[in-house]
Amino acid sequence: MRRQYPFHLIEPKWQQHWEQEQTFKAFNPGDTIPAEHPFAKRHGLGDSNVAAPELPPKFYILDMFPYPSGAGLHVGHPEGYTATDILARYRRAKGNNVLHPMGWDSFGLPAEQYAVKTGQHPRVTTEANIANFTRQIRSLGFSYDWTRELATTDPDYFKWTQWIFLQLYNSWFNPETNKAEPISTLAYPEELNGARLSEPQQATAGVAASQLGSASAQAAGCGLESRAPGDLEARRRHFRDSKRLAYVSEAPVNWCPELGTVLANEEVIDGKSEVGGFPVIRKPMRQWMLRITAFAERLLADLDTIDWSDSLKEMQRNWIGRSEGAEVDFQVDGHAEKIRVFTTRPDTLFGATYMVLSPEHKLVDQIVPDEWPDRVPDAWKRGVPDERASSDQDAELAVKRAAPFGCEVVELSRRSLPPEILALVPSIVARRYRVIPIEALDDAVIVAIENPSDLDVMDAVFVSLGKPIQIAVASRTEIDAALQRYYPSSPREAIASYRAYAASKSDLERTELAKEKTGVFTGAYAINPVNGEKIPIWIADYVLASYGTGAIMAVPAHDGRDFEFARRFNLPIQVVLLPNQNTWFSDNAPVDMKKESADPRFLSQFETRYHNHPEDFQSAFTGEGEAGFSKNDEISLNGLKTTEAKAKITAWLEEEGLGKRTINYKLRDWLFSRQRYWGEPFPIVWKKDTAGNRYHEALPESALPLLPPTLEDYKPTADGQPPLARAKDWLTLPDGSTRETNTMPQWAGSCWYYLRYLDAKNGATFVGKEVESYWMGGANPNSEIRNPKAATTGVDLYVGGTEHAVLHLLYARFWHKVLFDLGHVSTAEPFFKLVNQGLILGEDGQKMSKSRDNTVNPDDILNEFGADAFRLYEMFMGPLQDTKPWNTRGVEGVYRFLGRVWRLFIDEQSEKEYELAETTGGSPAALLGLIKLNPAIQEISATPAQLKALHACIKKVTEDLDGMRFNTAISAMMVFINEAMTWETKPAAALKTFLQMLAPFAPHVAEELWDRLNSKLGIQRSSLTYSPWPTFDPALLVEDTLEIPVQVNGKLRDVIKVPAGADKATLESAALAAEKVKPFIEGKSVKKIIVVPGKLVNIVAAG
RNA sequence: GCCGGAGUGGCGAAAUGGCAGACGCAAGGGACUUAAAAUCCCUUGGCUGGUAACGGCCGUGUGGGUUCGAGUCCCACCUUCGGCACCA
Repeated sequence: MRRQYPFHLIEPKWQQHWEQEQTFKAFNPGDTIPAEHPFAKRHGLGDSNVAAPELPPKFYILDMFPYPSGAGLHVGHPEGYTATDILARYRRAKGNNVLHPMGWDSFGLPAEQYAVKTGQHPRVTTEANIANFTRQIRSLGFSYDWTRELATTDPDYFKWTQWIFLQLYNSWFNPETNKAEPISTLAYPEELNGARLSEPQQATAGVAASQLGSASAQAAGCGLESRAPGDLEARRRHFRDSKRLAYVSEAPVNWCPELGTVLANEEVIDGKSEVGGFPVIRKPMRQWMLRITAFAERLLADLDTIDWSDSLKEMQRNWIGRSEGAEVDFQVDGHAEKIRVFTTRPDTLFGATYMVLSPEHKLVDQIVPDEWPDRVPDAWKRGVPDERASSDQDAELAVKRAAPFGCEVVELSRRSLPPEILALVPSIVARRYRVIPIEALDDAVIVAIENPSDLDVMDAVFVSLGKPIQIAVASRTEIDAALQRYYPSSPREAIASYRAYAASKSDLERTELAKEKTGVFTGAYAINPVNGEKIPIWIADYVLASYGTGAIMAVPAHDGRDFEFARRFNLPIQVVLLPNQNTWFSDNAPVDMKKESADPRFLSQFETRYHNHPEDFQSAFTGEGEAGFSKNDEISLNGLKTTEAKAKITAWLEEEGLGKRTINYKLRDWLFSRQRYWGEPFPIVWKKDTAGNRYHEALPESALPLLPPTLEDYKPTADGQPPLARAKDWLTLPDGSTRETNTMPQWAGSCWYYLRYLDAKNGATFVGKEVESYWMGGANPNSEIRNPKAATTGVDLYVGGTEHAVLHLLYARFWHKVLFDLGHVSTAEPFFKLVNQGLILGEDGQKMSKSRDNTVNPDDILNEFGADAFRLYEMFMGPLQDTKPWNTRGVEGVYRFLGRVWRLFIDEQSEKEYELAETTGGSPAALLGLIKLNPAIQEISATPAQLKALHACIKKVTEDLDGMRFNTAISAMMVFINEAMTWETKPAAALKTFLQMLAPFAPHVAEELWDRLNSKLGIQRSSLTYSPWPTFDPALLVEDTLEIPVQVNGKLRDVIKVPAGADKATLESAALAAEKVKPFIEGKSVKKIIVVPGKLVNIVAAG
């Protein structure tokens, strides 16, 4: 495309100018502002220290800083950056002191992987990438204050990341104050105060704590699980360490073998690593954790005080996953132990017909009997599914083939065979029927198909490979022998094999196989505390060790998962809740529902008797309704609605000491260590106490920053230690202690960078107090935007992608709250307003990717159309938050618009001369000098029509900027330019005002034309950046006559011209008299006339 | 499965419950030009009547509803994108 205007000369010119003038430098309280700086001129400041109250209202506008990848900028980056830049420039014009910084989230895996391959230090790679990103971002003309640039990999920066880690390490969460406090305020329990030194330490939470799985144990405050330390000091240390916000835990973690590191829950998507998509398995390892769970309630509640999109808040809420319910203790039959379960539906307690523990649950081994109890169905003994593969078509074929032989076709609970047997049985049979192996022959196998309705009658099927199915009858002895081989002979055996099965599965496999529930009976029974019923205790991997208490009461009638499990193993189903308001149950219900419900067929009986909607009972009813069959001698829930029933039963449980109201969160503590090189080393050393137990200690602040050692080889060590363990000299300190070899995850640096920008060069502290309080607005009287609920702002506007909705934003909020509690920052929340920019797709509407070959390189766009057109297009595509496809033709459109703006201001003849001169060369300044202003621009006053066009534009652009509707602001400017092109004479003042509005969007061309206009007008060069934003005069927008649409029965029929301010009667008669209205009301009676003055008339006619 | 968001011309999109499609792209026609590019002007939701001027009907995912009036509000459904996913 032909060049529309000399952006290639203009853009570098103004970028240099801004650089030299330091136009966008933001001034802190206490800074000396040079008198010649345009900010000082605008606000009458300068040459002396300016205190916070004298500065204009602050506006902190922040981009999510990028990871400087080797691929360079993609077109998605400038979308958010342009939006924030436009608003930053707009705010400067409005008179704010604007902070608009940029930096680099530069720790990360790619540089390390490159180092592993090539031996090149990650810092070298990182710096090269930063240089490239800097070049690209600078060429877009963003108004960043580059004096505040930072990189998370700078020792001057990560010194303070390590320092904040020490704050976490040296703090605990006080549940009384609901705040983080210095660890020194943590009181030792009595037994550690020297009173009874000889007694062993007690578990903190009695029965419940002792039975918890390890993940829950962390939540309960039991950190490092090592041998009970002997002496008082060691025991005190152990106690303290178990309470710190940063603690060590030996817990099953997400281990990614391909990446050679562990990952946080948040970094695991569908059982695969978020980076690279590699499989992730569960593996117990010693890891650093951050106690984010202690802040769950505040992280949730404070969402109400910030201005984020509902969807984003919802994502955070879901991630935190608060649920209210109750913990209930179930006595194990014949044992001293109780098992505590968590449920959100205590109202269905009477419907609990069995209990499930997670396979890892600590009590399993204590309660399991040596022998199977009497009359345990075989199906309960073997819950491990065997591999098989088939299709429904095959199953149908099997049914057809079986039919001629008189084989009764019954769909049974699905059950499979050991692989070696299965190999001999056509999968079609195995898939469709419950098949029990009896005997394997050379080329065939004898199996039994079990009829669930009568276990004593079995048909045996002889399956001849590749031949039709034939029926044979096996003897009872043969069948019994086969069953003995197939089913575990003791509960311990069954549990061991099930645990082996569950542990061998990665999370991914577990999800994939989740179609059918698995589990095994432990042989033990529990007593349902409300009705004394003996219910079987199972283990199954659909119960997670890490949530709640790791154990559930199963209410199959009213929980989908329990229902599925109950059907699978033929467990009893007790209905205690109905979905409507009718009273279906009375206390004297005529049938023994429970007994009958053990048979699935009962449900149909139930339906005909009690309910007309069988569909509700083909699955569990999990909604709210009315309780029934829920009564004992002391309490009855019958007839109560769910909410009431919950309250009543919970109160009763608490009274009886059987349970208590509880709140649970899905949120887990943050796994904070990585086995990598390119991250912040932990400022931690390990020592040994007198008993030989290892313990950790923090390095003093004076030891920061702790730099990573230089390595030759960046791979993990042969024995699986992190790369840092290779640096033997670094590893061991003179006193014999050794350094922590894990590093922090990439999220660490991005948790607080917005604070460092405020005071990026401060060597004494992570951010100066006065500076922090001015910019974050906690105590800033000049803060313009106030948060009505929290009365603080923090960052006024934060823009970035949704990919950080739960990770970065949750972590950063967590750190901020800790810093707030410890008095280091002045707001409870870091980011007052947050906007997610939408994804930019390829031209084909697919997500951009190299493999699709639909990527757009920003450098190409810049070269062909210039930065201003690029910026303008990114904003013109559609609403910032929307996902939208890229279209290079669209860039041409806005580029043409800028060309029209240029030609409006420029003398075409002189531009031809310039074009000619350019072919022979010359300095940019000389070439630009050849271009003259359009002679049609004159110092004349604008006509009313011109003023109206201008002020309509001011109104629209201003309102749209306040609402971040950049696309429609741009279209308003296009409308103005289209009209201004037709003006014969062009009033200079009006065009100047237009340039002011254009400047935030297309700053280079606006500055160039502004400069030319000023010299034409004989005005001294003035800063466009700090020139005041125009205001519109509503009086100029008022029309003399209005065109009012006239509808008949809601359909547009005519448009009438009336004087502005015409009253209802005038409008009414004018409408009735309108030419095109007449035929539509002729012969009809006018029932009603709706008149909206200044808007519309609607005549309602009938007949 | 659960929770959010979104469905409007050939495309990106506009529209405090009040003239649907602003603005831009693409397309078609014209002017300028030796020609092309660029630029400027005109047309452009669908169907349809009229030689024409100028009209009519339909139209915002589907089906209902509220209203004088619905793209906008309510109910049900469909499609799609994003998030979560055995969290008891």
